[in-house]
Parts: sequence; structure tokens; C-alpha cells
Amino acid sequence: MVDGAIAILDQYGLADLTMRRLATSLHVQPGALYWHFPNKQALLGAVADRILGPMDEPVAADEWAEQITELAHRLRECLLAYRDGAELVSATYASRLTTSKGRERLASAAIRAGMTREEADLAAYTLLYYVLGQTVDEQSRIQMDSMGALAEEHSPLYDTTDATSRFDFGLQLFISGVRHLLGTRVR
Amino acid sequence: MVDGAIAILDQYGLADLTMRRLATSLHVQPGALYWHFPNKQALLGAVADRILGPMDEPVAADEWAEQITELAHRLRECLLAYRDGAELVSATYASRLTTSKGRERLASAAIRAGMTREEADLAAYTLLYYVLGQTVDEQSRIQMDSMGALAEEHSPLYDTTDATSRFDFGLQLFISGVRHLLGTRVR
DNA sequence: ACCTGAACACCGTTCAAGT
DNA sequence: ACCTGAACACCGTTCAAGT
Repeated sequence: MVDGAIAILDQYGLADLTMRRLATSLHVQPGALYWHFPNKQALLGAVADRILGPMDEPVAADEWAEQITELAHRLRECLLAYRDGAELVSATYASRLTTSKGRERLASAAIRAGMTREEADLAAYTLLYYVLGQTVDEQSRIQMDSMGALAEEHSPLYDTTDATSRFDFGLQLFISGVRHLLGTRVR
Repeated sequence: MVDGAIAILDQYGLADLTMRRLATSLHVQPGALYWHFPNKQALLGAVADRILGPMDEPVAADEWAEQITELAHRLRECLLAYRDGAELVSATYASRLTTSKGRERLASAAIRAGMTREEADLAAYTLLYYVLGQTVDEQSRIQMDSMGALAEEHSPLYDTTDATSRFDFGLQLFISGVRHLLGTRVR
């Protein structure tokens, strides 16, 4: 059922991931889906969890900055792995982000860096918002490009630097910020 | 027409801001709206522009860090000024963010800080993603609280620190990051 | 120039009833 | 336990025709 939803998402996009379409693809009446999920939102939540599955795997790095870099990149890759993945997760985890797999681990890395629990949680959110926003944008641009190869020169900025470097720029800005906050306190 | 849309948004929320409902409130047939706007997306774009209107007013500060702080706070306030304002702007400005009023000014402040045009643009996006994500979350929590005064202890984190302080934490992280990037280069 | 009437092709959700 | 049939209350969008 979640597999069916993922298949529709990846082939036709989030806009076409409707309960009726999913029902049809499963050779079932629309109402049948409501025996398995209370509503569409819950179904999308299950899809989001599936997309974020790889976030549960262990991190290789043991230095905090490397851990954060690794987690942020892995999150981005999860989101980019399915069509409209970033948009779906972003929409589904509106404030339910709290339960997010990556969030807790990001916070742990921030604690290892020397932050208090409270600071680490805030920092984790900050980075999460960045990764989600950035990746939604990036993916929507991929979508646009794959369609009309849009009007002449697209956004002037996006030719020069490739997507991963752009992602890393914001990520480094964040890590530098954390380092600075810690640095002014310790030494 | 945009005024009517804003009124519905503020009273009933984004989910109830439908073309048919707007038409009814204007004592007009649904189809009539399509003489003024090509589609719903365009209408929402106009609403988003209205919400972000105050972003055009001049900034008081002349030091870059203060300018950025001022702009970020003002953006947050614009988004919080209407029900579901953050969600609407966030959804509407998916990648059309480029045209955003605040983005260019944020980039200007970053240039004044000593960044190149390219870095400044990237930094502006980074901050924008943060402000949008953070404010969408904050506003959705306000909405939830105003309704069911939800289950017992809500998110453990969100009692302790108030919303503006949480916002400032991420903002300072960003500014510190910018300062660090510049600092390691200049001196 | 601006709107009506009426349709088209959809949605999510509910719920008795069937097997 | 799991699904069908059928309905309810909606959507966004189009377009001839009216004024």
C-alpha cells in the first residue's frame, strides 16, 4: 500500500498521488483505503517515513562537524531519491517534524559539539529548515528543467554553481555559526 | 478581490481559501474570477505579494548584521500577520522565491558585509529558508494551540523558550556563520 | 469589459452492506 | 478482517452566451 503510493509519487508526482488514483492502481475501491489509514494525511506520513528510512542507519563520522555534514547530506539524498520527495516530507512534517528521525541525531551531534540540550534542539531545527527549504527548491527546479527546459536563461545564479556546492555553502555557514557560538564561550 | 481573499484567509484559513468560496463572498459566479486571474496559483501569488508588502519599506540600520536582523524579523512579522500567512507564502514562493522582495535586500546586506554577489545570494537563500521554515512551524503551532489546547505537555522544548528567542537563536547562528566566513578571509 | 449558467473532470471521506 | 457500492459535499477550470 505504501509501496503503491511511492510508485505513483515517483512516476506521476505528488499532485497525482490521490486516494482515488492509489485505489485504482491497487484494483480496489477508494473507500477500502480507509480501513488501513484513517485519512490521506496519515498515508502521506507513512510515505514520508519510508522516504526517510535511510536516516536510521548509523553515521560513520565521529567528529561532530563531520556527523552533521553527513546527516545533512544523507537527508538531502533521501529527499531527492523520489520525485517530489522534498515537498512531500516538507508538507507532511509541518510541525510533526518533531518525530523526525534525523532531528534527534542532529541534536546529538550538536551536543557532542558542546551545546546544551536546548541549544542543540534549536540548532537541529535551524539546520532542518534549511535542508528542507533548499531541497524543495532544488527539486522543483529539477522538475521544471526536465519539463519545458524553461525560458532562455533560468535563474542567473543557478548556472554557475552546482546544486551540491550551493547546498554545502549553507551547510558550512551553519557549522561555522555553531563553531563560533561554542568558540566564544570556551576560549 | 485580493482583499476578499485576504479576508477569507485570515478568518477561515488557507484550506478554506477556495475559488468557489471567494466567488461566493464576492457575490459572483466561480468562473468570473478567471477573467481577473488565469488560475488559483496566480491569485495566491497576488495574496503573497500583499502579505509581503511591508518588506519594501526602508531599513533603519546601516550596519550589515543589524540590517539582516531587521529584515529577518520584519519578514517573520509579515508572515505572522495573517492566519496561515507563512504557509501560503512558503507554498507560493516555491522557487518563485527569486522574485521575493526581501531576498534582494538580504543579499545587499550580505554584500555590504563583504561577500561576493554569488555568496551573498546563497546566504540570502539560506536565511530565507530558515525564516520560512521556522515561521511556518511556529504559526502552525499557534493554530494548534488556539484550537484544542492540545494533549497535555506539547513539545517539551517549546515551553521553556519563547518563539522570538528561538527565532533569534537560529538568526544569530546564521549571522555568526557569515561573520566567521568573512573573518577567516580578511584577517 | 465583465459576468452568468452550466457543465467537465475530478477530489477526500463515510458508511451500510456484503464476503 | 477486509472490501464494495453508492453516495455526500465539495474542488479548479472552461466556455458559450449574455449585458
